[in-house]
Order: sequence, then C-alpha cells, then structure tokens
Amino acid sequence: MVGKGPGFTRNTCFGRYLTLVLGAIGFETFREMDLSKPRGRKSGAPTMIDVAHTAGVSIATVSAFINGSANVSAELMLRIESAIREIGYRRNAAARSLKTGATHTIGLTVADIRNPFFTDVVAIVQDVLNRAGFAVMLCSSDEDTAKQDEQIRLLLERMVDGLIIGPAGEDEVTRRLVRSTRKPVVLIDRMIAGLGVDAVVLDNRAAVLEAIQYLLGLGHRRIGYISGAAGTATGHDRLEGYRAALANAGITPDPGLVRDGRFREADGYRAAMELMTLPERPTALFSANNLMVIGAMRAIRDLGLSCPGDVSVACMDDFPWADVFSPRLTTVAQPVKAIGEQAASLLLNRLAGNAPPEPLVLTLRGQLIIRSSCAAPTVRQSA
Amino acid sequence: MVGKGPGFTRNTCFGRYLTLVLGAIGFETFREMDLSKPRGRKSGAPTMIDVAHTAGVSIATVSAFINGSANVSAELMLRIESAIREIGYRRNAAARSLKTGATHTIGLTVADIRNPFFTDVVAIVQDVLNRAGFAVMLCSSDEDTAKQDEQIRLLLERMVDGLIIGPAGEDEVTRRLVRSTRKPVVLIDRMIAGLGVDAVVLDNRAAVLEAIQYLLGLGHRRIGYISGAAGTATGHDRLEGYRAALANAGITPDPGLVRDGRFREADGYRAAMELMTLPERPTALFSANNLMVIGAMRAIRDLGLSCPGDVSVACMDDFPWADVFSPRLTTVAQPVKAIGEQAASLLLNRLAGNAPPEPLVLTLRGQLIIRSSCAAPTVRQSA
DNA sequence: TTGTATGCGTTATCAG
DNA sequence: CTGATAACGCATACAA
Repeated sequence: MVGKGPGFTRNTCFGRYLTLVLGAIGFETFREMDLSKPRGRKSGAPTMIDVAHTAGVSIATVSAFINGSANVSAELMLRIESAIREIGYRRNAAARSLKTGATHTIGLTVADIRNPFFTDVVAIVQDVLNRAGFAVMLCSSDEDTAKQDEQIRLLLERMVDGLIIGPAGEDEVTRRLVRSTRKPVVLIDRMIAGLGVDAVVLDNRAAVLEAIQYLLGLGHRRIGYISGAAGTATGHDRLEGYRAALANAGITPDPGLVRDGRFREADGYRAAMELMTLPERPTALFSANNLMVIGAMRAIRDLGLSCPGDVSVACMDDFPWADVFSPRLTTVAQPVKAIGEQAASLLLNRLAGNAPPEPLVLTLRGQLIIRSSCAAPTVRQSA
Repeated sequence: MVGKGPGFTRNTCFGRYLTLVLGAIGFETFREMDLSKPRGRKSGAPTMIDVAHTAGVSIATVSAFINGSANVSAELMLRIESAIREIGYRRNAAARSLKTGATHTIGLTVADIRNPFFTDVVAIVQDVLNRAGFAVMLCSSDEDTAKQDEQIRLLLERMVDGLIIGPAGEDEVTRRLVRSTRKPVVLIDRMIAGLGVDAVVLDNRAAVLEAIQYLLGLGHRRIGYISGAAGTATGHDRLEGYRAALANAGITPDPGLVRDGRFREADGYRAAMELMTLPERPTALFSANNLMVIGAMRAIRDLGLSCPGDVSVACMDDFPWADVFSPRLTTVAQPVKAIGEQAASLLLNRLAGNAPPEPLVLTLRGQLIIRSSCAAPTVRQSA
C-alpha cells in the first residue's frame, strides 16, 4: 500500500521506513507507556516524543531512524515503525526547519498563471523540484509589480530555500528584496539587469526579428506591433527586434503602428482595435505574447475582418491548440521544457553549492513555427 | 515606498508598522548594543533578539509591536521600526509556526495545472486566499493518484493550515490521508464520497445532459462520447448525463461509441481517432473535458475531416480562445470564479471556526454556450 | 547502538 | 506599558 511512491520523496526521510513496512510486529515489546509525561501538549498532533514513548525508545533514536542519520537496530526500527503507524505520526516541518534552517520549499512567482507559457514552465519546474525533494510555493503576480513584491516578501518570510521569479516587472522594491536576501534566486523569462543572479531567458530580440523578417518576406510593409509592458525586458527586447527587422529592411518605422500593452488579453483587443481602424491600416499584426493575440483575434472578428485574408497575424509564444483551430497561428515557440528544467537545475545547483560564484545567464533561442495565419498582403479587393 | 501593499497582508503583522514608516528617527536613543550576546548564531539572518538589542528594548516588546498584540509606546515603536530597517530583520515563519501551530499557508492540489479550467480556479483561489493573508502551496498531480497522495502527504507535513484538493482520483490512500488529518479540507471539481468534507462541484450530470440534448435536438443520433477517467466523480457523472440524455430520447446506447480517456489531450486524440474510423462513424462527438477536445480536433484534422461539416463537436469546459478561432467550439462553461471563491470561502470559514459541523457540498450549474461547432447531421454528400 | 541535554526564533504568561 | 522566562517539536553533540 505504501509502495515506492512516485519518486517524489526520494531523498527525503522515511527512506528506510519504506523498506520494512508490514511484517507481523511484536506488540508485546512495549514498555510501560508512561502516559503522564507527553500529554500536556496543546494541539493533538502526535510528536516524536509520543512515538518514542509508544515504541519505548528515546526520542533521539526515533529521529535517527527517521532521518537515517545513525544505525538503529532492527528490532527498534520495527518498534518505531509500528509506533509511527499506530499513532499516525507525521513530522513537523516547522520544528525541523527551525532547527535545520532549511524548509525544502522553493518559492515561485510568475507574471500570470493563466498564461499557458507560464503554466508549462511551472509544471516543469514543479516536476523537477518535486523529484529533488522540494515543494513549490507558487504565486501569480498578475502582471502587478506591487503584488509581486508583496509575494516575494511573503515567500522570503516563509523561509523558502530559494526563489524562482518570472517578474511582472522591476521596481526598486523588487531589486532591494532580491539583493537583500542570501537565498539563491533565479530569474525566468524576464531579465532584471544588475541583480547578479542566475537567469534563464529567451533571445527575444532575435525571436521577434525572425518573425518580422518572415512577415517582411511575405511582402508586408505596414506591420502593426502590439507591445508588451515597456518596463520589462521582454517588452523592451521584443520591440527592439521589431524595430531592427524594419531597419534592416530599410523601412522607416511608423510610430503609430506600435501600441503598448501589458501582456493581457484586454490590451491586445484594444491595441488591435486601434490599429485596424487606422485610416491606413496595417496588413499584418504581431503580438508580443499569446494572451494579447487572443484579444487581437477577437478585435479582428468584431471588426468583421478575416485572417489572413484582411490581415496576417503572428505572435510570440506557442500554445497547444494553435495548430488545430483556424486560423492556425504562426508563432514563435519558446523552449518551455528547457526553460523550466534549466531554471530548476540552476537553483538546485546553487542550493547544493556546486555553482560558480558568478551569476549564470542562459539565453535560449525561440523557434518560428509557420502555420497559416500569415499570407502575402493583398491589394484591397472590391468590398 | 512601503505603501499600503496590495492588501495582501491586510490582517497579518506589520499593520501598525506600516503606519509610521519614515519620519526622522532619533538614532541617538540606542543603548550600548551589547554585541557579545546575539552573535553566537549559525545563520546570518537577524532575529528578534537582534532587533531588541539594536533598539535597546526587550524582545517581548519587539514581538508585541510586530504583532500589535499589546500597546507599545510611540517612542519605542520608532526605535524598533528603525532597528528593523537597519538590520534588515525579517520574521521567521518556522519559529512562528512552531509556536502558534499555524502556518498561514494553504495547500492546493489540482489534477492538471495545464488545464485552463484549473488554472482559472487556481488564480481565483490564490487571490482570495492571499487577500486573507494566506500563502498558497500549489501542486499539480498530473492526473496521477500516486503523485497526488504523495503531494497531500508532503503538504500535510509542511503543516499547511488547510487543504483544497482537486483530486486526480480517489484511492484508499487518499481517503486515509484526508480522514486522518484534522486540518480542514475542501474538495473541488471532483467529489470523493464519504469523506465528510466540504466540496464545491458542478452538477456534471445535468451539464452533459443538456449538451447532449442540444446535439440530439440538432438531429444527431450517433453521438460519440470521449469519457474522462472512470474512477473520478466527474468522469462518472458526465458519462451518466450522456447516457441519461440518450435514454430520455429513447435511443439504445451503442457501447462502441463511448471511449475512455483520462482527461488528457493524447487520450482525446486516440479516442477520436478510434471513433471517427468506425465503419459507421458518429455524426457528433462530445468530449468530457477541454484538453481532450484539443486532441479530438487534432484527430479530426489529421483524418481530413471538417467540423462541423463532417462531425459536430462539443465539450465540457470553456476556454478563453474558444470563441475567436474556428470552429468556434460549443462548450459547457463552468462557473470558475464562483468555484474558486466558494472553495476559498468554505476553507476560510472552517479555519475561522464559523462553519456548521456538517460538511457543506455546493453544487453549481454549468452553462451551455452554443457556438458554431455543431450543426445538423448531413447525409454523406458525394466525395 | 542508544539516551540526555541544549538550542533554533517565536509567542505567551506573568510579574513589575 | 515593559521585561524575564517557559514552551513549541525536532536535531545533534555528547555521554553512556
């Protein structure tokens, strides 16, 4: 019944505990069971003391058994194991943390949990960390820096052993918070300069550059750009990629074709609405993320326009359903698996102490996935 | 700079701390600062003792100030507040938990974090709980009961104050785990019978019944059903709704039209593949959740079939992009906001002690959203 | 190999 | 209104 478990707690306690489950245990070996002593507690949760008393051994032996830190005789192991089951003992992480200084918990904040990109990364990070024996405390800042800072503060207070941050943005508080902690921190998705911590990010400039070049190659000259938050590295770098592509093609950018958004669907809707009702409207739209493109598609639909007939659309971030519904969206996919795994590994390495003193910044490449949402711009047909 | 914060820690400490930030603080009030005493610690993190020494007050006063548990004179508040800032003190949650028995942390497990339905619920729950001063520890069991049990165990060990579980399924271990804890538990999405805990679920039978009736009304007689995990309440109840609708219409169900899945995209793909390559294939497909419908749509595409031309498709769970891409999917939307809010409230009420002794089970209604993925069955045309 | 004593940082009780 | 002191449950030297 207890089985091997899903490898979850592989290197946590109970390792040897698992090895000798069951097996007719001699209940006659119990000592007197001095009930007077340990019954003075407030909460009903059984403690190691209870286990020790029930098993008729000392508390140190119980601890040694649970942590596998010392050799305990087979007979006592049996007694302790039986006592644990009998009284339903569960170890107290608070006490353990207080003593050891570690919680085996990692804090993770992302800018928006509803964004499939973050969801994927979270799932991977979670998996790797769980496998290594860490729990994950997840927060979504919903693209709100103040909320994010509060969450980081809360996580730090909860004594997490380390932090993975997918920042909503960077303000002075964020910086101060990260700088002031000695816990290892790794940034994902959005870089924050000058923090001196590990990071796993995308080469956003190159990613968008390639996508825009593709659009350019199709013949588009007026390409609307729905930008992410200006204060974020991703917002900034992606816009840079757009500008660079235009510059490379010798096109003087029309500032009216760039709209600010904050990576949320509603922003994409508004931006696309504005863009597509321009006197001279763009023939293509590029959205700096996946959520905004949904808003953009909604705007296009509300305007009675068709994609790619009236306007080509492409965006950053792939999503699972992008290739089964139409228009099948052309996207730049991020290597979510690698991002999650690398971020977790970076943190685990810092925790283990086997990492170089200088911060490691991993820059991954995106992959342009060409589907059917982009076409050559057509001269406006009749009606 | 410190500001009001996002209401996050409203009723946690530092309440009064916030009120008197800044204001030229007299540094000359410091006592001798006896450095000999508190410097014997192992980790470098400053403690309340350090604060007390720096501020020249007793540790009890510091605690009283931080928790607002007693009236502290204005002058001492200033000194303490200054000391806290000066040495960068952060309170130690482990010690606090050990003492108080509460962690102000809630454990939350869902069957699949990549499912937009759960993501939405998680976001809401998180928000409500954060506002109430609780952190959330999130786990995704990835539809794996063993993993789920391990996570519950881990959460309980971490001393969470309560648990919200969106079960992957129910085995004996799950039941035992939930029964053995005294912490409040609330189930979401999938009911587990006989546990005697609060729950927020959908009336799944009615939801699917309505959807199938709609399909029936369109004229469909052979409706393929892609089922969720048989061991789950949602899997079971939804299938029941399907069967009931058929029975009501006087149709004898064809067992070959029902395929088992485990709520994952790949299952939907396989099931739809099987269903749509049947000698006498169904004219409509209903998927028991959103992830499987993506797989089903992929299968339909791979088969070169069109929707709703060749086959009508509908499913449980709405998603944000369902109405902007084609085919615009007809779905049964769950009241995610209500589910999240109710689940959080139920738990908060239990925690506050103002809840009736008997378990509360909230059953919410789904809403059929008719879009364009379903049409009347057509007699097979030429080609 | 097993038991005893001490302290981790807080909170809470009780005197002053 | 403030200060000393005893738990909270566990880990760990150290003693046996």
